[in-house]
Order: sequence, then C-alpha cells, then structure tokens
Amino acid sequence: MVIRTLTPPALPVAPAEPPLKVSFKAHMLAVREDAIVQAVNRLLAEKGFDLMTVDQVAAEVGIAKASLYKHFPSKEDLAAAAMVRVVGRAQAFLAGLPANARPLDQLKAMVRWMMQLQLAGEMPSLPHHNSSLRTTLVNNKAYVDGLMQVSEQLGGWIEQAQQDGSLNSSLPALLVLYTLYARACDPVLEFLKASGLHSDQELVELVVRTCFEGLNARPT
Amino acid sequence: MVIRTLTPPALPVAPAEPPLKVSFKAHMLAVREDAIVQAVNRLLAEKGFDLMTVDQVAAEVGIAKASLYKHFPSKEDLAAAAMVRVVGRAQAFLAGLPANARPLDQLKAMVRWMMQLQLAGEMPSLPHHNSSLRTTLVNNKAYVDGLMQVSEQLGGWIEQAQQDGSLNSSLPALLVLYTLYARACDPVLEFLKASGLHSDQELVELVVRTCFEGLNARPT
DNA sequence: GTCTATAAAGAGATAGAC
DNA sequence: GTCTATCTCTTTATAGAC
Repeated sequence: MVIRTLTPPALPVAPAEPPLKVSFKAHMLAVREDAIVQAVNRLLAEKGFDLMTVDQVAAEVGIAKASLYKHFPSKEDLAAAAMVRVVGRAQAFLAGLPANARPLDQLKAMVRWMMQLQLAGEMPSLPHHNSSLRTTLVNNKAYVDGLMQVSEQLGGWIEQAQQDGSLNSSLPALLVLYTLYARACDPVLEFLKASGLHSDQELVELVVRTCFEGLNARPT
Repeated sequence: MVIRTLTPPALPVAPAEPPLKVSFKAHMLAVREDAIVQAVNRLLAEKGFDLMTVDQVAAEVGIAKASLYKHFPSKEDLAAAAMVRVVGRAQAFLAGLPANARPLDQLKAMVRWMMQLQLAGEMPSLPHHNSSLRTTLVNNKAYVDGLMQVSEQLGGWIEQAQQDGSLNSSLPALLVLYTLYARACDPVLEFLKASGLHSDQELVELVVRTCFEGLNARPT
C-alpha cells in the first residue's frame, strides 16, 4: 500500500536495553528516564496533553521540575518520548504474534491490543490540533520510524486479507489502516464503559465486531 | 432504549427566532450573540477548546474581549453555547427528514450530516478530559435537553431498524448510538482527507460504508 | 454594552547554588 | 544532575470610564 516503499520488513524489533557494557551511572540514568516517560504516558492517558502539566509529571516522578528539563528539552519532547514508548510496545506486541496466523486475525489482535491499552489507561491521547506538538513528533526519528514500521506490517496484512477474501477489497487500504488506528482513541470505549453495562472484555469484543462486521445485519 | 424514558417524541423543534414582538435592541443583541457563537463554533472546529483563546474570539467577532464577558460569563459557557447551536442544527436537520423513510436510512442520513459538518469545519471539538467544561455542559439545560431529544429520536430509529432486520439486533442499542455519534469526531476523516486521494463526498460514503458494513468482506 | 487597561493566576522554562 | 527560587509569557477574567 501507499505507506510501504520497500519490501515487507522482517520486523526486527530494536532492543529496549542498550548493549552489554553500560556504566552504573548510565544505567541509573536510563532507569530514571524510563520512570519519567512512564509517568508522562500515564498522565497523557488520564488528562491529555493540554491538561497535563510538567509540574504534575515532576510530582509523579518525585523529582524537581528543573531536573526534568535536564532530561527532556520541552513538554512536547516529553510527550514524544511517551509516544516512542507506546510505538515500541506495539512493535514488541506485533513481534510476539504467531507468524502463521491469518492476516485478518493479526489485524484483529492488534486492534484488541490497542483498545485494551486504552481501557487500561495507558494509551496517551494527543490533541489533533496542536501544531508545535506535531512538529516535534514528525522530527522525532524514533517515533516516525517506529510508526512507519508498524504501518508497513499492518499494511501488508491488510493487502493479504483483501486478497484472501477476508477483508473487503473494494475499500482503499489506507482507509482500512486509519480505521484500525482510530480504535486506539475511540470515544465509544469510554462512553460505553461509563454506562457500566459491560465488562472491559465484552466492550472490546463488541467494538471489534462493529469495526469488522459493521452495524448492519448480516445477510443469512 | 435506555435513554428514552418517554414515548417517542414528535420532535417539535424550538424556533430559532423568538416570537413576534421583540424590541430593536433585543434583536440587535440576539444578532450580536449569534455572531459570537458562530465565531466560537468555527474556532472550536479549527483549534479545539484548549487552543482557542477568548482573545481570538473577540478578534474574530470584532469586539473587545470585555464585551464578550458581558454576554457569556466564561470560556466554558462560550463553548456550551456553540454546542447548543450545533444541537439545534441537528434537531432542525432531523425535523427536515422525510418521515416515511426507512429507519436505517434516517440513521445513515444523520451520520452523513455529522461528517459533512466536520469536513466543512463547523463541528466543534471539545476535549474529553476537561472536567470544568463537562460540568458547564451538563448544567446547561438547553444542551442537555436538545441532546436528549436527538438521542431519543435516533434511539427509536435504532430499535426499529433492529426489529425490521436492517440493523444487527444482537448489538446493544447504546453501542450503536455511540458508534454513530463517534462519526462526528472521527479522525479517519481528516487523516484520509489529508492524503488527497478522495473528494469530500467519496470520503463520507467510504466511512458510512465502513461504519455500517464493516471492514470484512461481505459473504456473497 | 463597549471600550482600554490591568489584575490574577497558571504554566513552561531557566538561573545558579550545591 | 538535582535542588530552590524565579523569570517570563500567556490567558482568563475584571475594573472602571464613557
């Protein structure tokens, strides 16, 4: 599809930990930064970018705000780091999927994973409109590369599923991809969760069904 | 369904203009306030609540910021007024639909209308997380009542469509309703529009199809 | 009701000591 | 690298004249 410019990738996932010889100091720094990014991730999921303050991040990590700025140069870069982390988790999840499953099932598994992440309060939510944030993101190579790799993987499955007849082949592949991505921030999840009528698991299955089968009655 | 506590309403739409005898001054005030709300509506669609500033609203209307606060007590109330306006337009649209159409087609028409509003840059977007804004909205009787009436109308059509076999009757009606509402802020529209591959009309039809028919291939 | 001018508070970012 | 204290700017909201 459009996004993939090369051949389908073998999905080598970058190791989360650096090589062998790391000094104790460097290790502590990595641990500290991971704690920061984790806090940012949680706060972004809870409040969104605009309502999250750097003071809150510092308080949650338990360090001074000025110390944060020694690690990350701006609030936007904090958010970008959280997005890099999420994309990395997505890559790890994809890498752990059974390689011999049907493409359609791979796609459904990915959608389920994204929705479970949202329900667990671990899916960062960024505003669509903030342009300085967008600039920071598109300039972040780790984020762009990671997202591209995920998109290439999903795009390959989409094309395969359209060829094997399990996905509607009259839909543009890009529409399918975006429709799947949109499940990561689907407001239906939180609204329906607020109704208290369904468990998280039921919710995920219901939304997966509406996404793939639609609202119409199936012809029998 | 859950939302409807009374019998299906006859959908009397409140007239936009007050009765007959209005003083010239009151008329001018109404016109001015309508200009304000219209500007807020546009800015909310373009930037979202958090990035919209009251100064921008004042500049767009062409009056001083302090004058705005003579009409509306807070930024949240400005946004609420814009939402009331949109709900009113939705009610007017619903009232203008042919009464004898199939319930499923009524629902599709409503979804199309919401998406066209978004593509036209006239659908205000509010953050899910802002609690002071939520408080202002739920305390706004015009907004709550209007939204309730729209929901009752749609809910009635959903139940009818499930009974006549055109909507999947194994899906909770509330899930269907929220899934339709979610089309009003569907990020797929803007992302796919940015690709430049489709006209607005094609885009709307594609998303309506994925919403009702799903991504799966239909059994032939 | 509209204006100019300003208050008041919040939040991103930094200075400088240790 | 971490801290306390502070700067600076933006933004909401208001005071007070007309």
